[in-house]
Amino acid sequence: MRKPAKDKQEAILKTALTLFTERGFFGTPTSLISKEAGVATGTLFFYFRTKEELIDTLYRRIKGEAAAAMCRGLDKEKGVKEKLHRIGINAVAWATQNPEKMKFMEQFAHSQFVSTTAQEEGMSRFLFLKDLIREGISKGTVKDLDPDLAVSLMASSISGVVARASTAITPAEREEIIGQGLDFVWDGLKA
Amino acid sequence: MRKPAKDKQEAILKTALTLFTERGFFGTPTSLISKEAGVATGTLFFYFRTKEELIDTLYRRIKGEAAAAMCRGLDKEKGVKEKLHRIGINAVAWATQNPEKMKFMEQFAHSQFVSTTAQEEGMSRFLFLKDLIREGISKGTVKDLDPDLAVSLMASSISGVVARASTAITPAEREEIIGQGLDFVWDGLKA
DNA sequence: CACCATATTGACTGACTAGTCAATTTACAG
DNA sequence: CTGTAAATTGACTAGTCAGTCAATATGGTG
Repeated sequence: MRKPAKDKQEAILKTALTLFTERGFFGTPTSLISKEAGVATGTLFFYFRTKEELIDTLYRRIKGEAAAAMCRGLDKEKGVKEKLHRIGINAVAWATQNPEKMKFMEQFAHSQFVSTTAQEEGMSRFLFLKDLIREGISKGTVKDLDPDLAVSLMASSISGVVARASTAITPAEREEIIGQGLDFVWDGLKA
Repeated sequence: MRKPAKDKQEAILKTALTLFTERGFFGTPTSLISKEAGVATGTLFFYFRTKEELIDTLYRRIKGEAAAAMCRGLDKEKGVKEKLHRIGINAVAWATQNPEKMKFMEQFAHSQFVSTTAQEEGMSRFLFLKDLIREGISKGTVKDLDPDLAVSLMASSISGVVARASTAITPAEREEIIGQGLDFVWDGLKA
């Protein structure tokens, strides 16, 4: 008989991600989560004291994953332009490879269900982006605009690119869309 | 002595907008809507057969309002650049003057609660934007990119600008942010 | 093997909710 | 007035849900 403890916790998180993105927070009963995850109702509340603690945990995890994915190979790049481009590539790649997690983040980023502390923690993971923008401005490669605005614009633009790319039919078309989208962002930012 | 008919329907819609943005769809009981609107539970279901029909009606209305606001004074502008700029100004102005409605649209644009027919109807109101982008491309003032992508990028960028502008302290700072945001969009789109 | 903390179960509870409906009120036309 | 159709009411129903808890199972340790 097997029981490497945390198995069920993982099953709950995985199932909750799917159901929350499909049906929303209030639209997903905890009873359905536990049923689909193959555990008893009590087990869910053994690992997560409340339903909110469950979505908070999910949010923190996914936000962390996304931030890590965006930084991949970043130290290989030299200039600010190249780094921003790499971040864009990484972000779009992560989003297209993890559509469920992307949808989850968009759906719950500004929602009431996620605690403010979890939201602030999530934001803080992307501070490196603001620093990079500042570096670009001081070096004269990036337009002199408000760094917070630049971060906000990058995030929303990437979301826009992904939205359009997800309706692309062929992989070639998708690549084309992504390329055009990243060009838009850079042309909007460059000095 | 009672009031003329449709008064209560308006009160219900207005209250529902506030509560839905504050608490979400499933987080807002119909009983609370009717209570806050000062009507009986039955009255709500007299005007809207279901809770979904209520949010659908709200969605259609607000989307229509937003589209109309964006077109204001559009025929006064000559070139594609000027028209796009005017649309940007209008969009940001409407969003900052109607924060509740803006939040509602962002929150429910891709949500399960709004019927797909209402969502499609909402999208169709913005087709003029795609035509304008096409015109710009054919005239050589706009970069040759996918028109759907351009629309998606404009919409998401404006959402990003509004998000950042809403945290501005002084009106002057807000104006500055908006100006920079619209420059970003145009520089990203121009040929 | 015996012990015990940890993990797991599912029936149960108290609170809440969307929507109904029979009764009542209002507005207004004739 | 009177008749009537639309508007309004709120108690009520049938169902749902988050979270509890006492009982049970598991797995590692000495």
